[in-house]
Amino acid sequence: MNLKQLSETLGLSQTTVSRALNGYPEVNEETRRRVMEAARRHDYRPNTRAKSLATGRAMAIGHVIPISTKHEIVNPIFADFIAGAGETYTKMGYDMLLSVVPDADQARCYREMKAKRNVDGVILHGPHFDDSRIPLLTEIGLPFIVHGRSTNAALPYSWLDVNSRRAFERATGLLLDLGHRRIALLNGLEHMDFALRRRAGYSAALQAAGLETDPALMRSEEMTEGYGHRAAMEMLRGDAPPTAFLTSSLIIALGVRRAVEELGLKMGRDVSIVTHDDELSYLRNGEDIPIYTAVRSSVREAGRMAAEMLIRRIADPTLPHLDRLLEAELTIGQSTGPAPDRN
Amino acid sequence: MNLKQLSETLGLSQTTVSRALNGYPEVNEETRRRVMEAARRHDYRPNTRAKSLATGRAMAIGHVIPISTKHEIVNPIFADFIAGAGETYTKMGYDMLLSVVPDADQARCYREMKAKRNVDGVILHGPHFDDSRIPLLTEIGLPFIVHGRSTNAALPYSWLDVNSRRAFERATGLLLDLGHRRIALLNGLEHMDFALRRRAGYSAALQAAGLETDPALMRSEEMTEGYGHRAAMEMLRGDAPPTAFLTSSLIIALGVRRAVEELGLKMGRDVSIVTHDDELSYLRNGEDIPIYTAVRSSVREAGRMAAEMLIRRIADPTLPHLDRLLEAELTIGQSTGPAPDRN
DNA sequence: CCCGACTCTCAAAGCGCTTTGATAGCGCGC
DNA sequence: GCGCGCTATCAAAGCGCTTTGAGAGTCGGG
Repeated sequence: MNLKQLSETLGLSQTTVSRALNGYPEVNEETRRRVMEAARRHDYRPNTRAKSLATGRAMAIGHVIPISTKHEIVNPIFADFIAGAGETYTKMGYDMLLSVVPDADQARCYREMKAKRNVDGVILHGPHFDDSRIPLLTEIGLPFIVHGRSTNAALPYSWLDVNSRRAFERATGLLLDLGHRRIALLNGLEHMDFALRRRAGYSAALQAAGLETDPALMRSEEMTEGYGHRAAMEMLRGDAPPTAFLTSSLIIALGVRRAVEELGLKMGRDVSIVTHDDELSYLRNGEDIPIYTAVRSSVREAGRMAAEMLIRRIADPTLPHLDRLLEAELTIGQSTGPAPDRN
Repeated sequence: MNLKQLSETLGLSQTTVSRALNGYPEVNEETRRRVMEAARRHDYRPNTRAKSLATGRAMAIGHVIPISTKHEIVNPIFADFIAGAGETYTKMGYDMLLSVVPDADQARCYREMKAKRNVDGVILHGPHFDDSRIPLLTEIGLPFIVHGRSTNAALPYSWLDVNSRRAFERATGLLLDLGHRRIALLNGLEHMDFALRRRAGYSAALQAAGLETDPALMRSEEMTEGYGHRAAMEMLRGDAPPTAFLTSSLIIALGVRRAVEELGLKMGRDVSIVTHDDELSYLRNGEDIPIYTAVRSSVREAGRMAAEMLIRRIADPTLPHLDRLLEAELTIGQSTGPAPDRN
């Protein structure tokens, strides 16, 4: 059933039917009622392609998922972020377009999206310290919003981010208050902007306490369970082992815990762990009481909000840039305790 | 730059330019070269919307991600499956459209996709034993391929699945060979078809060994770490604890392991674990040597293959139904060992 | 009674592409 | 020299929608 057929059924012109359905005022209420009713009865939906060709709006948002050829990892937070964003899109009548592209082809992919006109805007994931995608998107004029920030960006842009620096400063502070002095940082890859901010927060807290950062206690890698395990093993077996770990993801913390237990130590007594927790739906930090002490922030919720901000920007591109800084919540779990006396 | 402008630049008609670009034979090779060259120079891409309006093909595949309002969980294998499928789509020039919808709205969502004509086909995720989406999609005439199977389906359909039954039969057999007699099954939700098949494999192996299944050793829940931990705790503390666990996902196995260690037991010695492993990129089963003994099957690869099958079906809908059964690979890790003597 | 204002509806153009059916130009054989 | 079969190109219709600009009808005020 298309518009033409529907209007013929009703004995009206396509114009009137279209107007009636799209809520234009110049249609008799009685007529509108009839049209709506008929549309419902025939389960009529306008052809998206035709509609967006006519209006010039694609009614779709793009997400580019880069596949790094090096480590072949799909960022596990995507699933939840996208679920959150998807909820907003569905509510607002937008579609979500996903492109999985090799890292190197990203620029081409964005240009193509613009030229093919199949999205009205994009969400930029995982920004780096100095992210070339920001000037690129600005240049080609595709509305976008960054999930995260890019410290070194020359141009203004819209973003939504968690206050990573503050979160890690507080987390480190908590461990210091518990008497820990040797605190290890198992960070994500430090070309990622969020990782740099986390490290900055960690360093700031140590410095405020009059402590030096120790390179032997700082790592930066792809966030996997194996990384957490390996790093913790090495550090705990070293001469001056840490008494606490600060990890950039729950998955890393899982690995640290495994190492701790393999060494016959007890988490929360011999070794404390604080982790960043993105509240992924399938990887909960305990069910009622949190297992790990964590700085938490819901990625799903971030997805919802980022999508809303983007749609607002698309609706009115002349709007000044939007930004939103979320604070992470610190929850105490069973993985932290006072520093053991080792003299 | 659109087709009209491009053809004006070249002093040719839109027809000729279109034909040249789309590889039709009735164009002079010299002309085609000129056209191609100009298109490249001006970075011309046909407007997707216009193109698909004209051709009737959307050049996009839909994926519906149901959000169960009960448990709010996003299936963690989506990320990897979609990454795999996305690779194929990108290669074949298709877009991927994702819809996140509440469980109850799925039917409406599929009908809408059909009516709005913005996808050429869909991939059906997580089929149930008797899945109503199969007759629905068949009825509305939207090409689809199921990732998994639906045992009770009345109609023929195309699918790609792992031989779950065989995998779990072999896994159970391995544990039996190691001397285990009390083997627990921590399955996924058993309205899911794959979970039923896994249970069938488990039961068959026990039966073949002359053993009875024990309801006290069988659980079926949403696959989380907490579930694995809780179930293992309860069972191991019971009167007749199992000496081995068979789990439906690596995440569950993580929880079982945590329980094992909390009870002061050692995995692989006191308690054996075999798990199904979907080879998720961010949740690796060990890095060089596998930690868990597992039946493995790459979800990413399944995504790639399912996408290919779907595109083939879309290209020729008269084709007979396609199906593909993948065998899981059994890899021995450190989580299994001979049954302890408990007399 | 006429005119302007207002309401409701319509025909048609346009969005950017593909595809059909037509045409111009050319060499070849009879 | 004419017609035939090719090749290379074109104009125009059509995909299903929105939107512009115009027209038909109604009503009330002067």
